[in-house]
Amino acid sequence: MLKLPPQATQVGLAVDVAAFTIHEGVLRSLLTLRGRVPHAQTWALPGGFVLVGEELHEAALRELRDETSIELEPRHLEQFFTFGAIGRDPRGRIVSVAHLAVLPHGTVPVMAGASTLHADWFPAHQPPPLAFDHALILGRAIKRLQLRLEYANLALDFLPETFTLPELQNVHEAILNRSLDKRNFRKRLLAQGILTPSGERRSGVGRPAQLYRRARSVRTGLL
Amino acid sequence: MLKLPPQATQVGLAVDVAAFTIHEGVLRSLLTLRGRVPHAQTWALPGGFVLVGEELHEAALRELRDETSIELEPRHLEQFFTFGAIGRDPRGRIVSVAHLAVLPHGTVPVMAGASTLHADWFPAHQPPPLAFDHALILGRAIKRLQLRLEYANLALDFLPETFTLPELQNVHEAILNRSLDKRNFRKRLLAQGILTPSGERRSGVGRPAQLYRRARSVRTGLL
DNA sequence: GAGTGAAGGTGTCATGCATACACTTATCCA
DNA sequence: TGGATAAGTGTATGCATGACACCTTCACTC
Repeated sequence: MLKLPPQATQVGLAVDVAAFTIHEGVLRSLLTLRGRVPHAQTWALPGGFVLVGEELHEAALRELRDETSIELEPRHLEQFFTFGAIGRDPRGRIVSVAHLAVLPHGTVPVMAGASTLHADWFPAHQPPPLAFDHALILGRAIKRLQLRLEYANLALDFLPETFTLPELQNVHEAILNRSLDKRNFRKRLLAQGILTPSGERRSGVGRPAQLYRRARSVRTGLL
Repeated sequence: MLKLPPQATQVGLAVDVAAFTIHEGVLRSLLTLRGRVPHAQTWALPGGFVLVGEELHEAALRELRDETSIELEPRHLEQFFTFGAIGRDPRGRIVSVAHLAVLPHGTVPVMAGASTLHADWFPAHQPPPLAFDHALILGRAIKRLQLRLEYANLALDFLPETFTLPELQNVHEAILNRSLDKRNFRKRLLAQGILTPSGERRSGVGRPAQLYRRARSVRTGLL
């Protein structure tokens, strides 16, 4: 057991995960419908208590797995803020270390876990009412995501291995929640030298698009 | 008491403060010499346990006050990362919410508090050996400080109400740990429109310098 | 096989911002 | 009055950004 000064706070330590993906062109956030009090029947970010002997990021990955059956690679996870206000949880002093997660393409299907009734994706910019202070957490997560977009190659993490430039632009637009100029976007991204044409093209409706993949040297993930 | 799932971790909740000032042209970090085990006789960041019913930022301000007799305004404090690795504290699972603090001009004198033997300023880029994982915390704090410099008017918080442009440049150089071009610096800062000449000048050795103050509308502090 | 619909792809100009770079001016003091 | 010291000043260049409109390629259908 811990030997601490008598007036020191013993707190419950939790993690929450704001996990994002892009689906049908809109930024979506992963939410679970709580099955237990407090806030039963309310949507919330995946999360829960850190177990004894468990690192913070491990707890975040485990909760994501248990509550939504999503297996995330550690490099797509980043701690971004700790919420510890006194009244934030009716059960007592619970501090939550909030994490940002980026879900690469293909991780969309989710299932509910033991303690949750459902898990599903919601438009991140217009979420339903959320439990605890999770609306605040989600808002901050989106801001952080937008910041990261600027100086990381974050958008690539949302896409499969090969992708077209319009698809990449859609990712940026979904995260920033505004539209971008096609020509300027292409100019900027191609100038960064992080994309290499794969030579292939993708056909659909309209003119086929050139496929790209990330260049050799491009670091990926949130860290 | 907390009613939590049985396997949930009860942890000690602490705060640490990486507090910076500029003195003699170098960025300095505030350290305390620990009087108690663990790590007695070792320098460490000011910090300690959060008390029952105390908010995180209040705890940070209190520890700073108790250990170094420095009274800091809340807006000069910003939470920046939470350190919770399992082995970081030999007493058990202790999670520390680290804060960044900017000490405005004139706050330099410090005294030791009850649980500390000394408190003093050390060059932030070359600190002495530190207790716990505080070297890691300090390093991350400096990086955050440098990031903030870019898009906040953070440097003004290190200076008194009126100051000269060379003084402001010194603050930037101390934080970035490199020298800057005088003409470009002046151009950039004056173009931002955040400075207004006070009309006065300051004499010393060499040509007297124009004194400036922050413009009316300039938001200050870390938030 | 010609026409239409749908999406991909392309170039230029203006503006602002960062960078590199060297000499003059004001004051103090011996 | 001359020397030491620090403040102050301007220009040219390259680069990134933002605004803006038309052409190309393919699939499908008639």
